[in-house]
Amino acid sequence: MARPYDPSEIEPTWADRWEAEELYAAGGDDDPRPRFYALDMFPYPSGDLHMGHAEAFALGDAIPRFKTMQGFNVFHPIGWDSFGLPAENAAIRRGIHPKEWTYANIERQARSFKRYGVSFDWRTRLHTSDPEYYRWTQWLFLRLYERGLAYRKLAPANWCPKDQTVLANEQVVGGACERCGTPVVRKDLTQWFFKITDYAQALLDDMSELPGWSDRVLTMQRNWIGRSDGAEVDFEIAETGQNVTVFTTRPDTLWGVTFFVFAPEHPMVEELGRMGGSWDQVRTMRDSLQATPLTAREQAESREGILLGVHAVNPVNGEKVPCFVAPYVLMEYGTGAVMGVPGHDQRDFEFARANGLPVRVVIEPEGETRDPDAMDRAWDHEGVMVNSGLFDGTPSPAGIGDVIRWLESEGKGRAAVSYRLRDWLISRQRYWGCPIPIIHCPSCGEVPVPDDQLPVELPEDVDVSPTGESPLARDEGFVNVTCPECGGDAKRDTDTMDTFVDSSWYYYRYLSPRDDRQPFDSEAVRRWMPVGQYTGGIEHAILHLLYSRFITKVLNDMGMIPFREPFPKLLNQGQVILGGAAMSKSRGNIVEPMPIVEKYGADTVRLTMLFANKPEDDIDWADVSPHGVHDWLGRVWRVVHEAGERQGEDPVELRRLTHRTISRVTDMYERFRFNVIVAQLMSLSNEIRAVLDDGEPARESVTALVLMLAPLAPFIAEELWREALGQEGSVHRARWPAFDPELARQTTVTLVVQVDGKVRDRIEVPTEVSESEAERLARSSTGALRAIGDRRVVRVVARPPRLVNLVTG
RNA sequence: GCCGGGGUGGUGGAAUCGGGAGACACGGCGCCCUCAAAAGGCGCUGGGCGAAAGCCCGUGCGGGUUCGAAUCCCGCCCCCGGCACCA
Repeated sequence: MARPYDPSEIEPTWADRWEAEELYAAGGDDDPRPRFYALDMFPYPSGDLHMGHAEAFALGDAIPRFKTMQGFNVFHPIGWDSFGLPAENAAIRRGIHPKEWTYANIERQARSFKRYGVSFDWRTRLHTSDPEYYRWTQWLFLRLYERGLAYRKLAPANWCPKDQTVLANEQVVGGACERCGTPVVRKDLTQWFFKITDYAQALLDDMSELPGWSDRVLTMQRNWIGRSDGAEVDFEIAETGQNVTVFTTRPDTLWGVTFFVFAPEHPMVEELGRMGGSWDQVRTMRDSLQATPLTAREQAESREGILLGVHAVNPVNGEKVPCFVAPYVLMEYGTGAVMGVPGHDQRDFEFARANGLPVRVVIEPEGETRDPDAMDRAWDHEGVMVNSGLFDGTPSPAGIGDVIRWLESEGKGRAAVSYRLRDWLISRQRYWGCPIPIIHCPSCGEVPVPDDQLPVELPEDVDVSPTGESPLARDEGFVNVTCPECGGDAKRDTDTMDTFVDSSWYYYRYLSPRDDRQPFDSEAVRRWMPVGQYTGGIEHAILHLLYSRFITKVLNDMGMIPFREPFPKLLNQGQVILGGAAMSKSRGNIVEPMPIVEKYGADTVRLTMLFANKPEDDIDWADVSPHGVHDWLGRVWRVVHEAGERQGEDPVELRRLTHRTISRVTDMYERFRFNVIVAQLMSLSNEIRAVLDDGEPARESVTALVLMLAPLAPFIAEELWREALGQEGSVHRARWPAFDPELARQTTVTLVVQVDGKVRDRIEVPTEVSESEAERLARSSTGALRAIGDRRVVRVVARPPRLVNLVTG
């Protein structure tokens, strides 16, 4: 009788042995196996591992383990995204240094990962907060700077009053700071930006190279980039003859323009307001908007406007319409000025009604007539152009292109594209981040730090309490330098970079993390990349993935890498929630994985996650229980031990089932259907139990069972492989089981007999039963005879060997 | 409003192609083992009718195509994610 299944005994033992043996180290350059780069989104060290990690790394570990068994030379690295605000805030709260807090958490997570048994190649471990890493983040910044892709400008910024820092648009969620939930306000600062907008179209176009991405993530990125097709149209200010351009997606409605609106920040409004006598009012509006948070303004639905006192000339018909200044027009999108078409745009309609402006109908539904005075909202659907000169009668969708071509021929406008995507604001006025390698010299201006002076090291002895300027600005020794160009007194830039810069290139560095001559080894990148499979949370669907795609395109343009997409295949696992809600400290509903690992074992926690549902779906911890899979592992433990002691060949029916299971499970691994794999293995183990109870051997089957289980439950598989089955070497280096197609093939199947489409009988038939034989068997089955009664069969649909449908008259 | 995904038992979920709906589990009920409990094992478990054989209904709702629809088409309803004064 074997000892009972005790994960707390076997798991730590194997974890130590695997580490000592470097079992999961990738093969070297001379390894003949095909290479596979399995990448998990690297963790942020904000404490110990949480439930999300337990799920992510159960999935993210199953893939490289399966690939290794399939004969690939797998590289599965680990590192930490270790700069950033949470570390700094936690450090301030506890009165310790961010570095101390961060690295203590890293060590804690590293220990937990080892206890969880994740198959990392620890040799290439990296931390983005190590100088040997961020030196090359600075190098990357300088390359972008040289290419004009990193620049500084005064910009209205989202400012978190609590964290005392600027936030990217992406970090403002519902008007509040993504990190701490404080409402964001507006502040004008000189900020560093990366010019991701230069790549807006490439980021859209290259989505065709992402076959392994879900529609969900592709849609999120597409929405974020927000391409709109339309036209630029040139209007003229009647009083001055100045040109002013608008962007519109509806050039077919140009004949419906009854007013014209500038954004309050538009550069022309001061001059035009002074001329029209409205400047005092406009300035007041500007000032009040300056004090309003950006997000609050975006959510306002005011239709107030100030009459500027000048007129715009509609280029299609020469009409003069009044110009307004109104906050509903945004300077940041399009050209900062719009044509007002109240008949066909709901916002313009509301503005016209609020300001007593006429509504003109220029698109009508086919065969209908619209009375502008009777309209209670704009008609923004398709229709036929009316009151539009020579375009009358044109269907509006065709009219868009027709009008653009006409505008181009008349020199009054042109086709144009507008994107929602803005440049990436990377400046942070905080301490715990990568210093920006720029020196500001009174005589030379912005001077990049020469490559041979990198890294610009983050000083350690700094007061990190937030005041609104970077803590680095208070460190005289850091700030004061000599200018690398003229040798005069100069000052360092004191901002640090958004941590998304750090994480936009770490997967290149993994291949040569200690290289002190270059950011990454292009040869190694060529050999191993693009990444074979990227795994991580849906919360990174936009930011991290978009930035990584952008940086990859820049590196490609620099000739450093041969591809334009870093992650052709992406798996986004769902969240682990509790009782229908996200786990959070404020709700006090956090379940910690490591105590459950201690109680039931890592294998049980992994299987609980994998068996719950498909990887992309959220797991509600309230719906699942580790008990079930834990008990099953106990049954697996016993059947393998029992079968390991018996001699002889497995009964043929069990062999058939085993080979069929191998065939199915292999396919399911390729498709990440881990929940179905577990179900299949449960069925197989149930059948093995029955065979053993009949006193028959099952060694071949339990061997296959252990191999197929190994990527999902690595500890028990290893123990059973070596101890119960007496195999040489690790199960994790063993070859994936092959199946005999002849055995895997079903020899008999259940023929479903239908009468008029309803199941009336089931018969076991040989797989290769002929159509006529199937029909004969079906017709003579008792169930069919009873159902047919005295009716006549007028038609037979035979799909041997699975189904025969007898259709009666 | 626009874009994307989804809706299957008490619960989590199965069901490559248009061909057995509910695999595998959780939970529940009953039984075996046991002094007892735990652990383990066995059986039943979508709804309705029926003693049973079996019959009827059933994959959000309503239509349609088909010998046959969870799956395809049309029209709705609801849920989730993204974008949104974006012109």
